[in-house]
Amino acid sequence: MRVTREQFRENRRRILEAAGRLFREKGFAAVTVAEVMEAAGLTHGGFYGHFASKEDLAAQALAQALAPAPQEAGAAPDLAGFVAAYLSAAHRDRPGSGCALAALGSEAARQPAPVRRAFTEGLEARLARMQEAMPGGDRAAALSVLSGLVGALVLARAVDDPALSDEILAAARDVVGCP
Amino acid sequence: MRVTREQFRENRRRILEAAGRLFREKGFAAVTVAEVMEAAGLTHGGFYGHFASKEDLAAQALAQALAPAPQEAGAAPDLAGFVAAYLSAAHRDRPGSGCALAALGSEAARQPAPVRRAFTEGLEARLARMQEAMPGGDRAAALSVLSGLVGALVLARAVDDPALSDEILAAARDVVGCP
DNA sequence: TGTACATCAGTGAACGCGCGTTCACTGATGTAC
DNA sequence: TGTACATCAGTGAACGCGCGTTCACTGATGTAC
Repeated sequence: MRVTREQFRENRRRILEAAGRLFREKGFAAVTVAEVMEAAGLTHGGFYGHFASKEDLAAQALAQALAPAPQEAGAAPDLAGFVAAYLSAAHRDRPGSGCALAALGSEAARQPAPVRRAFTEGLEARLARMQEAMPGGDRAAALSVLSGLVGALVLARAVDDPALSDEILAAARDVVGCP
Repeated sequence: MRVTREQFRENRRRILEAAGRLFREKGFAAVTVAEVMEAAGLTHGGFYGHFASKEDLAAQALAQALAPAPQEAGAAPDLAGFVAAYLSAAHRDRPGSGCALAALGSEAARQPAPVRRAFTEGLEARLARMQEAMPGGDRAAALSVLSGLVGALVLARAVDDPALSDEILAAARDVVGCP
């Protein structure tokens, strides 16, 4: 059942979108190719017409997940607002649409080269935007704030005590203005 | 080939030790039961005489990996020294013997209940020790410092650019005295 | 514009493979006397 | 202390199962005329 070229591109987009969400929700290892294809409304056999391997999909899905959303591409970065949103309970509770650095951070270190490349490029893009928002364009300050955000979100998600989880987010929120 | 009761306990200890190292190096999903048993000098079939399941092993190995080392149990916590060691290249490059919060953080959020429980208890123990070392015993400050440490280590490990990795560690080092 | 045919995106069954787990067996340990 | 036997930690083959990947096939699309 051949489809139009436009539909082909649309299917590819849907696969990447589903993969980006699933990888962030469940991690690279726990997501299967069949699961991604089903979430995209297709059957698993067609996967290799779009991507060379699961690893290839992971790299491309991560790159897309880390790319700045179109609506924020030109917007002036607002550090305080960004931090508040990043450390919100809503972000913590919806990893599938949230920051991939936090969702996949400790797993990314063990992935094959293309995946780590996408992670690094995504981090650099995010860093550049935060740097613009820092007083004096302080890159080191932007890096340490980013580390604090990612660490707080990782820990807030891992912990099984809701009160402690909220406390982690609140503590990071209070401190971020400091450096 | 039955072994002495003491040897049995020793074997169990070795399994937990190997598992703690391997899980931190490769993540929960990528480590196999057979691999752990081989690293402990045993064959895989005997595993279930020691643990109920791989999940059970993960929870117990994580608990042990996060428990404070005996030699630091009573020592006075030295915040600056701790931070320097935590953010060192040596710690980054040897996850197997390093902090399990950073090595397994984003994966821990998706693990079954006993694993998350062990993670939470380990974090609380680490937090309590850091709180003692904070001026005024400030718990929120200890939490945000811990978040910053974990986030920096996670990102420094995930990134594929050595210079950027060093930069992440350095930036976090410079900032930690602040709050 | 219509028609005939080549192309190829998607389907679903199948293939290897490795994993967690089970189990019959072995033989040294621990114990009852 | 010595002996006979029950116990049980460890072994290694085997079992299901699910995964990534392949492949023959289908039928709608795109194109040459």
